This record gives sequence, structure tokens and C-alpha cells, in this order.
Amino acid sequence: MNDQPAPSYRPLYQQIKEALLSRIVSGVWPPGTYIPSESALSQEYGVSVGTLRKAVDALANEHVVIRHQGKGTVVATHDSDRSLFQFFHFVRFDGSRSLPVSRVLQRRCRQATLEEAQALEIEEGTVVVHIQRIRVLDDVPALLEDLVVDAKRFPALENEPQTLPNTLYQLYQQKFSQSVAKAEERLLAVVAGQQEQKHLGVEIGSPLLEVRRIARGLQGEALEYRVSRCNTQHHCYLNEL
Amino acid sequence: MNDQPAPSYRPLYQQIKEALLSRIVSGVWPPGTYIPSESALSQEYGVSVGTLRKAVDALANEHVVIRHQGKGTVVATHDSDRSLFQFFHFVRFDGSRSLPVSRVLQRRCRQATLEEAQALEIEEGTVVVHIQRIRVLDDVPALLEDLVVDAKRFPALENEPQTLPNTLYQLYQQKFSQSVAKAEERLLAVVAGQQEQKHLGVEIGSPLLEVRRIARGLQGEALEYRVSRCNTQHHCYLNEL
DNA sequence: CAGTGGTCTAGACCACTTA
DNA sequence: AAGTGGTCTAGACCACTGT
Repeated sequence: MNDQPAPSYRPLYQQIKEALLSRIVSGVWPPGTYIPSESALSQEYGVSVGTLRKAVDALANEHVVIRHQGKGTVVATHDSDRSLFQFFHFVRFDGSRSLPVSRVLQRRCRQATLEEAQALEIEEGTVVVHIQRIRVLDDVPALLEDLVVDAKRFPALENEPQTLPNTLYQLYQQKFSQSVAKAEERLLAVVAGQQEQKHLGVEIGSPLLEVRRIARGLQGEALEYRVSRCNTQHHCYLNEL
Repeated sequence: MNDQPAPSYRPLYQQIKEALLSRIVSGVWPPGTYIPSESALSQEYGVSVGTLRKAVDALANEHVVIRHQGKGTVVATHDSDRSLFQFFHFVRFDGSRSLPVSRVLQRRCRQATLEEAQALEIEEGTVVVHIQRIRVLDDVPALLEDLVVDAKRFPALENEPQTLPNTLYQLYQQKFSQSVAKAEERLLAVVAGQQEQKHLGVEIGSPLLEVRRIARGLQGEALEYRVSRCNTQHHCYLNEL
């Protein structure tokens, strides 16, 4: 997405942005910690405050850090209110948000299918952790989700405590040091099968909204491939352009 | 969306941003024209170049203007490549874009339904122009679109030349001085009916992706309400987060 | 070459948070 | 009151576009 086309000239603030990012990625500044003040950082890097600000601005725009006037700049966590809905677009028809409740149906290791391998940019047959869950919105079982992650990147995820947190990305961040920073979603319409009939309470053949998401880390690595099938009788997917 | 909560303090660059915007809205700087240089504007408003830049930056971020290094800053038009795909999210499954070709099926004036009136923020029964068309992607009739606009805002739209341009928003801008700046889309899954069977060549009861879009002008006024039903056999809706 | 936007500087002051 | 990010200034220089 942010491909620089053979730069030949690289603005200072971009170099500093990457320097800061590498300190976040490497774990020097874990999520939730306040990074040094702008004046301190500008001195450390030997640049003006204005230039350093542009670097931090860029990170703030990508939700990697969050600024708080008077307090400081914190590395973003997936429990901060703001970040919660960057990846969750299902709302009531009037546009109001509703918090999902999750129930895990299945959790096991297996080999990646071709589709999953391509999405995760790994070899077909690589061992992945597969989790299936339903998500309840306003007491309606609205989504049936299947997601896979590379087992090497998330060791022993299948043995995590029985009650997985509602926001899985928080778990990825806290237990596996993997922060989801962006994602691509492909949406299409499909028909409900037996599984959806059973878990979502819809009739076989009824239309569902399918969302295929590739979630990516701070440096664009594919972390998770997720397929959600949603009953859009009571909720819809909202996108603002 | 950009609601300021009783500011009590209003940064200079925001005031200037609105001053610039009002000159665009009022037609002093129509779409496609280059606005004065940053130094000229900074002198006119009696602020520093840096402050004026922040104002223009804000407009550029909202795609109201487009900067061109070495040339100047131009008021955005709907034919500029960049702006074309802000509102068109249908792609092939590999993510590559494909240009739509449109064919108008119907065009007439009638009274707004309740749903349309609410979307357009007008009274139920107000006269609207209703256009129905199909859009072909890669030689596949992929979308069936129904859209309505307030007839008062778009006088005699129903009498426009038989061959409406492919990008309607370009027409809105050139003939009616209405620039679409942002939009909200609600996505859900529906089943195909007779109309979709006839025009999209899908079977009755097969699943379709329905997109309900409210397109808004530079100041947030609802300009158009559009419902698209898409056959997602060969294309999908792509969203990057 | 002149003119544009893009980067960078050094410093002042303001608004907000915390102690 | 001290420290943070947010605004604003005035000016220098760089990269890109036209003529």
C-alpha cells in the first residue's frame, strides 16, 4: 500500500518515522507505553521539533500511536476505544454500534488450504491454528467466523484459556506481540448452508454477507485470514467514504 | 462526521479551511481551477504560509482539492483518476480494478418513498428523479442500480441527453454544481428477484450484495440515494482498513 | 529560468494534564 | 507550576513543473 517508487530522495521525517516504528516493532516501546516527548526525541535524532512531529503525525494517522494533548503519545493498544471499531463495521441499520459477544465453537491445528495459504502468504499445507466462533449482536447470533493464523507465529494459540477474549487482536498483541495495523476485506453475497442454519438460525439457501479479511501487522505481514458470514436481517456492514 | 463540540477555541487554520471551502462551494473557484498559490493566499489572509498550508492540507485530505508539486493546487473534479475510485469499490477477486460500463434502463420523475425521503433528508412525497441502470464489469452485467435525487436540486435531470456519462458524479458537478465529497454505504445480502434475473442473468433467489449509499456534498448535504445490487460471482467489494 | 508545492528549521506561545 | 502535545510564525532551501 505504501510502496515508495524508487525514492532517490527520502524526506527526513519519513526516515524518522521508520526509526520510531522499528523501535515499536522490536518491542522497545510495547503497546500501551508512552514514548518520549517530542522535544526529547527531536534532540535524540538531532532534528527540529517540527520534523519530528511530522514523523509522529504519520504514525498517528495510521493508528500506530495515539496522541493525548497534555499527557503524551502512547503506542496504540487494541483495547483503546478508538481502535476497537477500526476493524468492526457491523452496526444496526440506524448506524449505531453494538458490542459483539463471542462464543468459540472449535479450535484446532490443521494444514492450510490453498486459499488460506495464499491469503497468509505461506506454503500450502503449513500448519495453522483454526478457530471457529459465533458472534452475537443485540442477542442475535449474527456472525459465523472461521479464522486461521500461522501456527509458528502464534505458538500454542490452540491451548489458550477456554474463554478467548472478545477482541482477539488484543490477545494477539498481548500474548504474541503481533499488532494488527491494517486489513483488506473482500465482501460478497453467499447462501447459508447447514452450519449457518445451525448456528445463525437462518434457513438453508438464505442470503448471507461474507467478509474475507486479511489482517496485517505493522510492516504489512499477513497475520490472520478470517472469513465471516453475517446474517444481515438485523445488522449491516457500514462503510464511510 | 466532523462535528466540533462547541469549540470555545477555534484554530486559525480551521477557520481558513472553511473560508477556502466556502469559496469553492460558492463557485468562486469551480472544480478544475487552480487556486492561488500558498504564498499569495497566506498574504491575503494575513497568516503565515505554514498555517495556510495546514488549511489546504485538511482540504487535500478530504479530496476537496488535489496538490500538484510544481504546478499548484486544483479543486478536485470527478474525472481525475484519483477521485474515480473513491466511491467505486468493486474489483476482480485479485484486487485489480475494472472500469464499469453503464446502460440506463429507466429515467423518470416520481414521489419519494419514505425510505428515500429519510435518506435524502426531505419530506416524503417530494418529487425526485429516479434513474435505473445496469453496470457491466468485464463484459458481465454485474450491478443493477436504482438511484434517486431531489428534483429541485437537479432540475430537469430526467431530460439530460440519452447517453448519461458513466460517472454520474461528473455530471452532477458539471451541470448542477453539486460535488459529491463523501458517502456512507450500508452493505447487506439479499436475494435476486425478477428484475435481477432479467438484467443480471442470475437465477431468482440467488444471493446478491446490496449496497445502499447516501452521497453527500461538500457540506454534508445528502445529494443522492443509491441502491446497487451486485452479482458477486466474478467481482467483489473491496475495503481497505 | 521563475513559480509552485514539499521539507526543514528555531523559536514563541497556547491549551491541556498532572501533581 | 511543570511538562506535554497543538498552534503559529518567518524564513531558508529543495524538488518538481512549466516556459
